[in-house]
This record gives sequence, C-alpha cells and structure tokens, in this order.
Amino acid sequence: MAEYSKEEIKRIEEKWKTIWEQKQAYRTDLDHNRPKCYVLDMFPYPSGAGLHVGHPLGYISSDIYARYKRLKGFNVLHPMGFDAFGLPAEQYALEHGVHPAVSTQKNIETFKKQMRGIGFSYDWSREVQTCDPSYYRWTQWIFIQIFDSWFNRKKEKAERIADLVKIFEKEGNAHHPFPNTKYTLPGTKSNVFSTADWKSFKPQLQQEVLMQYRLAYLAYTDVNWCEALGTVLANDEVINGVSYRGGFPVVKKQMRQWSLRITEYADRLLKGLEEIDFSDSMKEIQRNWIGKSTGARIDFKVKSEKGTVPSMTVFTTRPDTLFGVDFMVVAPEHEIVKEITSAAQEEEVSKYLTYVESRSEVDRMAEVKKITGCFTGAYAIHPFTHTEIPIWTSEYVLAGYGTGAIMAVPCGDERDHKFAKFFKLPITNIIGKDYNGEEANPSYDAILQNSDFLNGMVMRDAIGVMVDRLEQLGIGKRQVNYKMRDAGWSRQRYWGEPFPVVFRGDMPYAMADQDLPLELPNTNNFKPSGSGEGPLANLKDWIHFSPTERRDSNTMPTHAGAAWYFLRYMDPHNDKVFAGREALDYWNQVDVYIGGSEHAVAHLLYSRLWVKILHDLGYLSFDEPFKKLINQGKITGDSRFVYRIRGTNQFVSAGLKDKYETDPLHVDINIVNGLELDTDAFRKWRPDFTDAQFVLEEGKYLCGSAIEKMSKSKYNVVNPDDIIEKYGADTLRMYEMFLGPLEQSKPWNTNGIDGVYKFLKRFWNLFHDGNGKFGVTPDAPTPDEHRVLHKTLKKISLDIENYSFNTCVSEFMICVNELTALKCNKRSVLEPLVVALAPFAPHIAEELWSLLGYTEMVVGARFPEYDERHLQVTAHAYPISINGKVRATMEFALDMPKDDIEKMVLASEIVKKWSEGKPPKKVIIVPGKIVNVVL
RNA sequence: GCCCGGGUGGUGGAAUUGGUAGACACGCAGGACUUAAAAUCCUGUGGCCAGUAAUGGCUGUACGGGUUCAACUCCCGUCCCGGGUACCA
Repeated sequence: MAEYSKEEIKRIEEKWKTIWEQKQAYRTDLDHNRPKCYVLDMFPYPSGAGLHVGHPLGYISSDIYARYKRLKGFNVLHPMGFDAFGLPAEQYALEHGVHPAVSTQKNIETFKKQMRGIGFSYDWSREVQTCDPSYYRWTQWIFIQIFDSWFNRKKEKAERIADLVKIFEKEGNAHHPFPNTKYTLPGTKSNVFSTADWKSFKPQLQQEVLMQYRLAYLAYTDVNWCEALGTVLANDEVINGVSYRGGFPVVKKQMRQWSLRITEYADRLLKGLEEIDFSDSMKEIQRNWIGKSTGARIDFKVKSEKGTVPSMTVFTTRPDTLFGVDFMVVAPEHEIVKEITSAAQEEEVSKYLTYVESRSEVDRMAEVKKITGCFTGAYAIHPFTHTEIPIWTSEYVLAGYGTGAIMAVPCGDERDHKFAKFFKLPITNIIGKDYNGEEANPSYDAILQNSDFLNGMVMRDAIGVMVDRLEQLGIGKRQVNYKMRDAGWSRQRYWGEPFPVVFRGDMPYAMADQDLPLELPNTNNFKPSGSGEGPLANLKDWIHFSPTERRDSNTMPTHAGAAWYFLRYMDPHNDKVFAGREALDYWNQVDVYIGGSEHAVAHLLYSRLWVKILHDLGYLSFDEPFKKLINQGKITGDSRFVYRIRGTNQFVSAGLKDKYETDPLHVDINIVNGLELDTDAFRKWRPDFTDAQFVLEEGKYLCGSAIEKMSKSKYNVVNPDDIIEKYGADTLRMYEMFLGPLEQSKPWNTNGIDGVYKFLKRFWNLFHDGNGKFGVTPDAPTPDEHRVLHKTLKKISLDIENYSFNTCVSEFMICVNELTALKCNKRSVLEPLVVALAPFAPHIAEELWSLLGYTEMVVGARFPEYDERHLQVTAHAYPISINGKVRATMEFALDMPKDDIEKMVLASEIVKKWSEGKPPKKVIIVPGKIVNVVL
C-alpha cells in the first residue's frame, strides 16, 4: 500500500536524504565542458534560536533555482556556510560562561540538522565557517593585501605600497597628495614633500606617511563609543544615536582604530551599480549611502580683529547663488572659530562651544529642528562685491562633511532661511518673484537677478559659468564630495579575527604569510577592559609576546569574514592561496545572490569593495561580486492575544474585551486555530493558567491578532521542523513559495497549507490506481494531454527564470487538476512532469522517478523542453486598424495554432471581408494585440 | 520633510506588461460516499438587479480627473500603507 500518507512521506523523505548524502549527489567540481551557474544564499549567523520559517524562504528559492539550473545542464555551485564570528555568541559567553567556540559549534549543528530536514541541495563539502582558523587565515591574508596597498587616483585603482615608495623616491608626493586634505607632516604646516624630503625622513616617519595612503590604516578617529556594550560601533550599527543592538546611548570618542579607506572607491562603487542587477530600491539605498554631490570649493578672504587668517574655504553645490550669500557658517569644531572670534564675542562664543560639547549624539538627533548658533565677530569678504559677510558658527554645519564651513544663501536653502529668520538676519533675494519671502526656494530653474555677471541666466546654467570664473581667478575649484565615511574596522571584542600585524614602537607591520593564521588565543575572560580596549587586552602574554613587539588587542568586525566568503566556496580547502585562480576564473561572479535587504549597505558594500581591491591587485578577473541580487521579503509573525481581566484569572473573548478592564497577553500561536483559542490547551500551556476562566462569545474564545516580528517572547514563532513533522519537507517548500511573491514581506500563517499538501497527494495519485498500486500506461498522449503538458512546462520554466515561484506552484495545481479530469496516467505525460516538479518537491520526485524504473536519480535528469506546436492559442477580437486608422470592429474567438503563416491567412481573411475585397499588402497579427494592416 | 515601493473579493494572491479582471489556493455554502465523523470527490462563490430556469443586465482593481477603440496597467491630482534616509550645504 503506497498512499501519500504521513508515514509514507517520512519514509520517502528520509530515504532520499540518506541516498543524497551517501552518493554525494550535490557535489560539484570544475567542469569546463558545461556552463556554470553560481547560486548563493547569504550565509546565516548561527544564532541560538535556530531556524524559523522566515529563514528558509530565501534558501528554498535559491535551492529551486539551483536544482532547476542543474536539470537544465548547468554546472551549479550552490554552497552553504556560517558567518560564525559575532557579538551574540560573546554576550552569551558573558552571561552563561559558555565559550563562544562551543556555543557556536552547537548552534551550527542545530542549523545544519534543520537545513537537512528541508532537503537542500547544498554541496556541504564546500562548507565554510568564518571562525575556523583555516578560513580566517585568508581573511587575515586579504587584510594584509589591503594594508599593503594604496589607491592611485590617477589610475583609479589600488596598487602596492612598494610602488608608492618608488614614486616618492622619484618625485615626492606632488602628484599624489594625501587622501586626507587636512593632514600635515608632523612639525610643519605642509602637506607636500619632495624626493629629498622623503629620503631625509626617518623610517618611523616614512611609515607614518605611508599610513596616510594605505587602504587599511590606523588613525585616531571619532568613533561611536557605546559605554554599555563596551565597544565601538560602525556607522551602520548606530540607529538614531543609539546602538542597533540593545538601544544603548552612543557617544563620540577618539581612539586609534583600523579603518578601510572605502571613500577612495566611492565613485567606482557608484559606477559599478550600473552594470549589476540589483533592485531599484537596493541601488537607491547604496547611492544614498555613498551620497555623491558635485559642486565647488570657494575661498573667501577673512577679516578678523587678529587678522591672522587669510581665507576660509566652503563647499557648495550651488555656486550659482554666490551673490545671494548673506552670512557664513562654520562648524563649532572647526579650528578657525577660535582664530577669528573677536574680543567682544569671546564670551558668547565660548559659552556656545561649551553648550555644543555638552550635547550628546542622542540630543542632537532628537532636536534636529532646534536652531542654535553664535556670531564670531569676524567677516568674510565677498570675492566679487567685496562686501563684508558675517561669520557665524552653528551645529547645523557638520565638521566632517565638505570643509566644515558653508556660505549661507537663505533665499535658496531652507536651513539657511530658518537660521536667518531665527536670528533676524537680512535676506538677499536673487530670484525675484520666485522667492516669496516666507520660505526658501531651492529651484534650479529660476532666473537670476541681483547677481552681477550672472543676471538673466537660468540657475542651472549659471553653475558652470560661475565655477569657470572662480577657477580663472584661482579662488575656487570644481569638487565632488561624498557622504560616505571610511569604514571603522576595529572592534573591542573577543570573538573575531585578530589583526595580523605586530607593532614595533607605534607602527604596525604586516605579519609574514607563513606566520598566518594569527590564531585567536583561548581564554575564558571575555570582559571588555572598559577603557576602550577589547578582551584580548587582558591576555598580557599574548599582547606582549616579545620584549620589543606587541599585538593589536582589537579584532575585526563580522563584515570581514563575510566580505569574501563567496570566493572561498570556489576552492574551500586550498591551503596555498585564498582560492585557486582556475576555480576563481571558472566560477567567476555569483550569478544569483539571495538574501535579506537589511544587508544593503554594510555587507554588500564591503563585499563589493574587497572584490574591487582584489581585482585591482590582480587576484580576480572580475570586479563586481554579484551579478544579480534578490531580496526575499521578511516573513513576519502573526501574533495572538488573550485578554485577562485585570486582577483576575478570567479571560475575555476579543469581541467583548471593551466591556472590561483588560490586559492583553501574547498567547502561543500553536494553541490557537485561526482566531479560536483551544481553551483546554491554554489551561495546560502554563501552570498559572490551570484554573483560567473564560468569557466566551457564541461559544468560542476568539483571540486578538497583530502582525509583528517573529520572536520567542511573542510566542508567534513557527518552527519549520513542526511543519515538516506534520506535512513533510516537500509541502513546506512548496507552501513557502505559494505564500506570495518572493520579494514581498508577508505574515506567516498556515491557512493554505492543506491546499499544497492536497496537491502533492493528487500528484502522487496520478501515478497510482485507486488501491494505491503504482502503474502508468505506455500510451501516446492525446492532443489535450499534450497541450496540458507543454503549457505547464512552458509556464514553469519561464516563471523559474523570472524567480516567480508562487505562480509556478499554481501552475502545477492547474496541471494536476486538468490531468485528473482527463484521467491521464500515461508515462509519456507524467514522466516529464516529475522532472519539472523535482526542483520544488525533490523527495517525492525522486521516489516517483525510481518507481518509474530509473536507477539514476532525478537529480541527473534533463529538464524537459516544451514544444510550441502543442500549444493552442486563443485569439480575441479587437478593433482592426487599417493604415493606422481604426476602420471597424469585429469579434472572433478561436483556437489558433500559434504559427505565423496561419496567422497571416487568418488575418487576411478577416481583412478581406472588411476592406471590400481589397487584399492587404502587409498584416501583422499578434494574438491579444491590435491587428495592424497596411493596404 | 525627502527618495523608493505598494493599494485588486471574506483571505493569500493571478492577469501574457495596454487586450474577456479575480487564475490557483484558503475559507464559506450545498451535495455524494459513511451508522457517524474524519478523509476524499463534485457543484457554487466580487457586488447589485431581473428571471422558475438555462441565462441576461448593470457595476466593480484606494479616491477624483484625463489619454485610448480598449486602462488594475499610461498621465495629472488626492488619501492611505510599507521600506530607506535624516541638518551632507
């Protein structure tokens, strides 16, 4: 008896999982005779909670795609691994005393077990774990390559530091100025040096200079210091001034940190977006993050009491508005403030600076709209009108962007306008009626007035004219600015990659290749030192491993291991290089990358950066890692609530809750059916509910509901294991796809899962008679059966190529409905369908395939091609236009073979009737479209 | 505030990208089988109206306009929902 029952499903699924493992069915090797396809999932962080139904959504889609591509004859790389370093394991260690290595391994085992249950086709022989020394050895190695390179702006690519040294020896740094324009050589005010200077520098100073160019560099930088976590956070880990994890306050602190000079790549990261297939919103997020703006730097002479400052420089995107400047604003942190403040304003300015310093990041974030500022007593001289423009300082100008100083044009900029109104400063109007006196108009299209040589010009056109003039006079220059900052790369944590450097004196030196990996020392002391140093600082012997040398006490962020793991998959066991060149060239770019949109800025940008650097240094033939990115939507939880009457153990049904004073409580989703609570189960759920009383409506207890994030504390987590236990993995896979479009977020519910289960059962039954006996007939298909088969094959293959898996499932259901109605049990029809179903429901497909008599697995089969000749197209009646003009309308509806000649014949017949016997010269007819006829 | 998405039956969602809106599934209702229930199968199911009926008519894709022979799809305006971002000059 072979019925598609719970027991049979279990037997089948376990059987095939075991066979796949024994035969290593999904093992992949280089094969130059077949086209390759690299299908990648974002590898998970193995959290203690295990997988929930949201995780597999992306994994299932990528698995379907990978399996499909295999059946289409591609050599598919479809690996999985673990992003195993990270803060949660370390915090767990602090709380429970379990070493991160131990808890991480345990979690990974759980993840793998759960993944096995779903029946993924991963090549587990290629698994990587970022915390494995044989892996992070190469993370460290790549870091050294980055440390050992600089960005040649002339060639727009990374080169070796050794090449830079050669340049310095030949010509100093005249053609390659310091990336940081504010940097000056120690003891001087200069930022240029000659060959002779370079040769006179002591080795220590040479290293210091080189550090200014390195793509991974050490510098005192303002970092986001989180006291509560005892660590520094990256910009993208700070949300609204508090830590993304825990929501603790974050303040600025100066620390000597590693950074990656990602800003040098801003333009290439931006340009690269044009050639890769990411969603519009994803590209937009990255563009915003990079934040490119073009404009000009403009120098202003300064008149102060002390007369010491010859000029100040501002950045503006609107040089066309130069004649509308009414005041200047510099950031409070700007060093010029102290130099130009007049005696009369001294007290007020210092009071204001104290106030600004006292304001935490959170305060500033919370009160963005608050207008504060102070006059410095100094004036800038307008380069054309030579009028005196008052210089103010205000926190609305940021020290870290542009030059930290702006020219304020209140009639065109909203913030400048508000500032002017608040401090009652006069406003110059340069755009006539386009400025209403009430609010700024940031238009580019107004006609300029009051603007000397720009009068009468459209603002947009005036920009270039003004910049040209400024450049001629040598008081301004075209300039591009980016919002993006260099990426902080140090973490004061234990559970991460140690930096592969040794310090001699103050300077770090890269470790030699043969000394890698620098292994993370084993310890049980994970407490941060609190002063800003990480737990590794507690290991004095490790830090000071020799009398003259010491190690870095920081570790790298989790982004490091994740920035290149997709390369390691290509050649995971290589101990000579991070991945062999042949494998890198063969597997090349990731063809499809599926994962959550939350990694839009951090992970995806760092991966793109590392690949670009490795490409520049000659290690890779491609410079974008991911050809196509798909963001699967989040699966949210669907929570249920019960309402307890305050102070009692009585619970009121949702419809009646307003009649009482109640408190809502989350209730376990698993003891609620739809909205109806299983009251017996509820009493058993928790001891304090044993004697719960219920106020029912219409004999039922109905729960309240809300869509929320899935989390343990909300009792709305659905574990895929439970679904598999009840319906099997094939049903879970197909149901998750059936839920809706892949990229759309949706709440999890099991409302329709029976429909999918029934579908599989009916599919199974097509191969069996009423008594559960397997049997198919050898007959040839009827035209109807042909049509059903080829229609389905066409739709399925097209939809998979478009990642539209939900419509695939529907198409399968239609197919089974139609074949059931036709009572079709022919091998010629059913066999191709087994192969088509295999990507979605691999277990049942394998079983049916073997029942059909194949000894080789369906894994190795070929996806059936559809044949257009078996498809019937229904044409509809539409107006027919003759010579582009609509002449008449006629209805026809018929099944028409989709064949061009017949279409022509048909169309000409129709037209013949209408155009009074005149035969058409040219007829274009597309089913479902306007029929165009040229007479 | 600004920038992207999106709004279709009781529900999840289809619609060849301008061509019969609501496929498929859930739910619901009715029926068959059964002593009964479960399971399974069949029929119906956007709304309103007419008819004993087969059927026919009107209306309908957030709202208001427009383009078109034809609009869920394109254009203009309005209202909601989701995501990103936040003094970046």
